[in-house]
Amino acid sequence: MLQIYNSLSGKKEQFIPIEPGKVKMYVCGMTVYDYCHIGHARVLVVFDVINRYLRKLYGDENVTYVRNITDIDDKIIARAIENGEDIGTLTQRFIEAMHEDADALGVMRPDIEPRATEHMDNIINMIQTLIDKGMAYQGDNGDVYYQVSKFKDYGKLSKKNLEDLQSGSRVEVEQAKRDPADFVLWKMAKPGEPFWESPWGQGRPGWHIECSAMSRHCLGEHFDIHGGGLDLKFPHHENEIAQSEGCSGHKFVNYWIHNGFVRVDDEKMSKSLGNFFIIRDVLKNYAPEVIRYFILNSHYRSPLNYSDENLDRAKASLSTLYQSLLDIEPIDVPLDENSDYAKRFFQAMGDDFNTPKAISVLFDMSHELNRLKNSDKAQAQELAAQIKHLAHILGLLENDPQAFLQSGAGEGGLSDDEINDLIAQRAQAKADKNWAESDRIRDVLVAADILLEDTPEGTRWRRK
RNA sequence: GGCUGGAUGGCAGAAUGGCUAUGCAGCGGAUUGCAAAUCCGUGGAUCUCGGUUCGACUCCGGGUCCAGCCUCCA
Repeated sequence: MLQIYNSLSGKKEQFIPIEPGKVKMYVCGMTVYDYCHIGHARVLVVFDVINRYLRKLYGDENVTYVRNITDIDDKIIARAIENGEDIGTLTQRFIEAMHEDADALGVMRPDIEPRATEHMDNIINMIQTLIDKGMAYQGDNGDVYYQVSKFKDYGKLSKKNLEDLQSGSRVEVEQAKRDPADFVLWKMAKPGEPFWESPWGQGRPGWHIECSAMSRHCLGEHFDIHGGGLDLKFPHHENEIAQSEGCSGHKFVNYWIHNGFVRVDDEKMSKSLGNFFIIRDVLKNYAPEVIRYFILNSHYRSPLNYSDENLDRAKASLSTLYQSLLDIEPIDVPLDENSDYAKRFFQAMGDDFNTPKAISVLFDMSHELNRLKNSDKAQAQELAAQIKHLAHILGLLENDPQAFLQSGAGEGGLSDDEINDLIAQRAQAKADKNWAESDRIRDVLVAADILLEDTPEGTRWRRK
């Protein structure tokens, strides 16, 4: 049982795949001209969890997850010129960087990762079909436009209508367009710009048609789920619908999923506002799973406020979970899907991917594990295994507990050796019952954000 | 101006027509040389005004405030 909030209807709907037992999902990926920021991290992680959960329900081999790469675009061209760099070199560099960031965050690779430049034939064919059907035209400037008025359902996703769009238009209208709402499918190359040959002249595709062509090629004319950030709903996804349905004459996508924004000080994090944080910079101070936890601890459709305080809180919460897994070796058993915990977890996930609620189940398990550790070791090991199985669906608790708790050595901080050295000195002071000295050493460590725990087996430490 | 979504305890963040969210922080107790971790217990919230109802935070209507889209954006 899976309910998904469908942006198209504005309601939660039961998920029913087109082909029973198989799921096809397409998510709009990055335009590769710069490093990914936390807003991108949210899309990556949110749809990674959706992908993981779908695979859990339907089986790995029955889910096809496509996430595209936009590797030709005005911004890419501008950046390449700015850098005095070849476009292919630029995009390749940032594709690699994106993969590094995604891998670091524990994001599973999509099954297919199409690149716009590798689908020029499909793009051109699709544009030609639209022209043949009278839904697109070539303007006086040579550019090819989609004629929005020819698609009666235009606006059905974003709940806009053409009159509103026209009256609210904020940009100067391109003369070659018949209607201000028309959008470009094929753009003529200016001198010096990269181009592909086409029936309309040398040029490059518009952004929207790329996704229509790539999704059709990878998943067919009609598939189950299409996702992306909320900012793509209009015009990008609206235009995709117009193109794909205009071309095929039938429905394009059954379920549209949009994740909410990451905000900074109650404002959307974005390139244009300049208030963005790059994933790789944040990773210098926080473990990857802390970022994942931070993202998954709120519902994917809610706004998410980025701040150090919130990341610190995420780290403290995640540490609590890891703390319970310390000193307990999970046994090798499969997930028990009939346990109350698993049922609650799946119920939460099945209700429009309610990850915060699913995480709360993990905490309930963690508390029971702490109790069990002192009473029933065997049961504790079993429960630890179950926690890890469920957390794995969220991509959490994948590290060794001690390694996680001791991670985060920042620049200028104490090294592990220095810490162990101080702990040894303190152990001697403790043995001598020199409490003043042992407390002094502990204060030194605390000042360096190193927390100590004395256990019957000796002193343990972790980084705050 | 048009459209969309939101407003929950100190903070973060779920759920729900009557029944403990959860986490971080706080408080009391157990434990500890003292701490930490852990366990047991505990205080604290539903923007505002009306309406429907035996009962609403939850449903309906008005208001206020916030965010987003209408241009590139995850």
